[in-house]
Amino acid sequence: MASASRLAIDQWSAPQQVANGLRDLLLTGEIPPGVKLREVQLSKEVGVSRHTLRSAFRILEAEGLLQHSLNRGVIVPELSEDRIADVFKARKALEFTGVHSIDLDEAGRRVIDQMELSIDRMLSSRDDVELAAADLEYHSAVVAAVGSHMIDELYRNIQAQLRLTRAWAVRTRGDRELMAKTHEVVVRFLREGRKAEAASELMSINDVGEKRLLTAMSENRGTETNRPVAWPPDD
Amino acid sequence: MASASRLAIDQWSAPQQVANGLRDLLLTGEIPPGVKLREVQLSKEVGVSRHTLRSAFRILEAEGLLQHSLNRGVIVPELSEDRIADVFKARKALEFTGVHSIDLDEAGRRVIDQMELSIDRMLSSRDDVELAAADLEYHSAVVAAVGSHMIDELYRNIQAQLRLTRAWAVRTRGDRELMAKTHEVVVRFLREGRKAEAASELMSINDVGEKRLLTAMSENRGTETNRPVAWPPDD
DNA sequence: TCTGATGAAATGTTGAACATTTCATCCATA
DNA sequence: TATGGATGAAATGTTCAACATTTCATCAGA
Repeated sequence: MASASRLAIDQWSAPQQVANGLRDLLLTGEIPPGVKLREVQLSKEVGVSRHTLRSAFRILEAEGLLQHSLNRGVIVPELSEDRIADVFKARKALEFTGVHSIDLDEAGRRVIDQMELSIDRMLSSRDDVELAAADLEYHSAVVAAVGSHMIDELYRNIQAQLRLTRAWAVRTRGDRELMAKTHEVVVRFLREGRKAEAASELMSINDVGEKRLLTAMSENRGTETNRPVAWPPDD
Repeated sequence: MASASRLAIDQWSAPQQVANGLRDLLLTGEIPPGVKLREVQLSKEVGVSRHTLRSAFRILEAEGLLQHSLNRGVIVPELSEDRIADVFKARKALEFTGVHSIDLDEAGRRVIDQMELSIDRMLSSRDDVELAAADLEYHSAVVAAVGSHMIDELYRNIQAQLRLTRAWAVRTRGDRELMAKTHEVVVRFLREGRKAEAASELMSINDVGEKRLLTAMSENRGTETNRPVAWPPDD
């Protein structure tokens, strides 16, 4: 966006680049949960050495996007219900504290305006992907109100981990309007400075999301192979 | 504590072990901020290959205990005021949400009891190290009330990063009683279910801590060399 | 059916080599 | 004196090849 930021040259190491590429495949579901990533095979595929690939694994592991066991390699984690509960607790915790740090000063109003803008995007979204993006934008704005990079980073990781779930994409299918409406309620409360009510509303949005995700997952349960599968496939 | 947990054998990879060792040196201040860690020299010292050491670096980097620049190696980060502000914002955010998730049910009472117990430890502490440990225990208990591993982990990293500061140890010198008193106020509010007041009190404890840390740092400012120093020293 | 031996395959770790980058030093120039 | 490149040593980034150790599937035998 800003053309002057061309000065900020940041180079990417090979492991970083590989991690970026893999992250993409993971978040789009191209490499689904349960898959085992083999070093020799994959490193040949990607065109880097085994070390570089292992380095990339470490990066994604730190983000919670890969699961590593000693001598057993890495797999794409299949989120258990316990883990999902944990993730949502963390998500709610961050959003809770985010909402409560939105005051009615200038900074706070900027946050609220951004939330409103995200709601508009929800309504004008043309597919589930856009809808999910607007949703993410909204919730991220809330958390960003805390004003801490560390918090922002954790929240990004949380969101990324949720996207690993195959059911995540389907979660919000077909209720653009309802979604916008519930999210709008939070904004209205915030504009009146009623943080507690805003928070409570936001928490219930989360609870609904969690329940939907869990049911969506249990519906897909039959489709999934439970044993780790090799990647890349043999063709 | 539980003797049955001997079954849970977890093995440590070489990089993990090295990271553990280095973490210790970092948190005790034996390797102070500003120091540059050289791969060849240090790997020989530790007795592992360069690869393994680099792997260990990555682990500590993810914890915020080392700072890595491409082609420039790793250094022990010297926390800037901005960074300290960020860390404290994160810390406050987590403690805020922690306090608000302490209900007056059984789980909540357990948390409060733990906090009280930590206060006792503050009072009976014989040196600054014990005092700091009790303080950490208290605040950790608050955050643990959220019930999320991810949150707990972030909080651990936050605390670790603060300990990197040389001034951190000196921060609380000589006011055991005052410290216990202010922390006790939070507990009393919590026992009455007055979360908002408890939170506000806890936030101000944090603000005081931050201010003290900043002043302690600026007092030490003259002592420090600003340029990165090699590690290990030449002897 | 269960158990344990067996061996292939995968991961963990090392060492050496080479490419690239950084950094301090020195020198020429204004 | 200060500035601005060249220069080269040292450090990091990456690869390759090898070997140790562990896992895992298979299978023979009780």
